[in-house]
Amino acid sequence: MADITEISDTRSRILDAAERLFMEHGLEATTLRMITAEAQANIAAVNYHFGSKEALIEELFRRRLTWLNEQRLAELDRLEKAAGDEPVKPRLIVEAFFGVAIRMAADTEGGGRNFMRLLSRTYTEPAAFVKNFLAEEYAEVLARFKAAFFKALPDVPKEEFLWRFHFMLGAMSYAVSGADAIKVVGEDKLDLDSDRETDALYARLMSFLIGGLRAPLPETPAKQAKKPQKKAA
Amino acid sequence: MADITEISDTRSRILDAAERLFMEHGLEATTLRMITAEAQANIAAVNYHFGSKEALIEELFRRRLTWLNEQRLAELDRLEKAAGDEPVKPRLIVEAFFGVAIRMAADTEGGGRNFMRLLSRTYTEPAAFVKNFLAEEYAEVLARFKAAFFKALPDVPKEEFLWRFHFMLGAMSYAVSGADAIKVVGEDKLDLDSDRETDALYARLMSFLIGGLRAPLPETPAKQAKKPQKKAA
DNA sequence: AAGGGTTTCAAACAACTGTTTGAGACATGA
DNA sequence: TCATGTCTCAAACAGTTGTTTGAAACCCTT
Repeated sequence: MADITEISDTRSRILDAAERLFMEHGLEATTLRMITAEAQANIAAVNYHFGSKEALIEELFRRRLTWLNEQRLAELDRLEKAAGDEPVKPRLIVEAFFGVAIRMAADTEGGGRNFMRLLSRTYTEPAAFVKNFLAEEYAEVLARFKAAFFKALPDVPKEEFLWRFHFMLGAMSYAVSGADAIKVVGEDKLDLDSDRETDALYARLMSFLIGGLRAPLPETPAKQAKKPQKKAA
Repeated sequence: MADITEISDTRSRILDAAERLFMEHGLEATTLRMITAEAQANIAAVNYHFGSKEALIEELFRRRLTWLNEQRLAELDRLEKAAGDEPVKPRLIVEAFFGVAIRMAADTEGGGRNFMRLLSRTYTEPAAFVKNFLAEEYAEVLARFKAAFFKALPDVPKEEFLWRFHFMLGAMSYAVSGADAIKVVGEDKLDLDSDRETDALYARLMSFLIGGLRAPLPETPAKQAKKPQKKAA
């Protein structure tokens, strides 16, 4: 009768509604009553289908995150196979990791955009169970990409690269939070929804990330004891 | 008797406790009872001294943010005076804006570090009153720095720069959230508390930011891929 | 038609939220 | 000493939170 994908209509309506509301109000500020109201379901449905609010959150992240990271790994596989024994070019690794995310953030109808913005904010979420869940969910893909980067950038100290990777994640996080947050910087709301703007954002972020990744290494700061002062007045 | 600065002991104890707890658990998840318990004050003290939880939050951000932005403006004044009619070099503007923040984040004893990490997370906070408050609080300093950047980077389209500024904020945000978040990327917890590590972080972030800011402009994506129209670099 | 497993529902649960109250403690100046 | 304004306190407030309950409705196979 029903599609196999459509296990439970209520279940996915709850997930969709929760995704939208979590991104709009945050995890804590979104109540189960708000979610079930928007999903046109009973309050008890959440605990029936998922067990608890925490479990709902984890399931919500899982269904998108596994797909996202599978895409990333597949892309990396492709690149490594094509490169043979040679290291993959850093730019291509960056595009594999961040490009998939940006492309997902471009999907406005399917909710991918909502999710990416939610995920970006959640990265710095203080709740312990979220932290642990994300760390576990990311473990494999991060290990693979780190290894690829190490191989591609033998001249960059590993610790230095880890920080730069961290910075890149921050830049991407703000990139996908996009139009809402940028009004703090620019007065005009930018239209992220159109395809053209998405392509522009992709190009902009990539330029910025590669520029940062390939920037000259800082002077080794272990030597100097005092804070770096202005060089010229 | 008491210092003039020490208007009310309870008042500042509450602010300090709130700052620490907000950063540890987030704005929503931190309750007034948690705050007053840590501050060894009565629950009613918050509403007596501040009026409401929202007012407490605003006051908490105000007391540090005004100082932070005053420092930034003073630094920019100094740079512009020294440069005369010439535009200030981009690197110096970046250091003025982000350097102050990183230095504040290095202050572990005075709570500056806690605050900067809290501020970084709050940037993408969905709560409307926080958004409006931050936008207002940042308006002047952002206008001044944007103008300085525009003058210093006449060849970079304004919209392009605004995005790069946005990306830079994201990188800094993740930089100061630091050791807790980086464990997602690197397995080793980095020691951000020592002076040496702070200097290293400063140098690392600056290299990355300048690298991203001065990266080659992306090929103009406004036109479709049909015509790879060359930009006037 | 009957049965059994799955899903929905209104209602209630205890615990917790920010806020208010009114009485009391405290300090200061006349 | 008394009066006055500032501050603290235990207690209660009304409202909301996530979760549970037990009965009803539904669906599908027998």
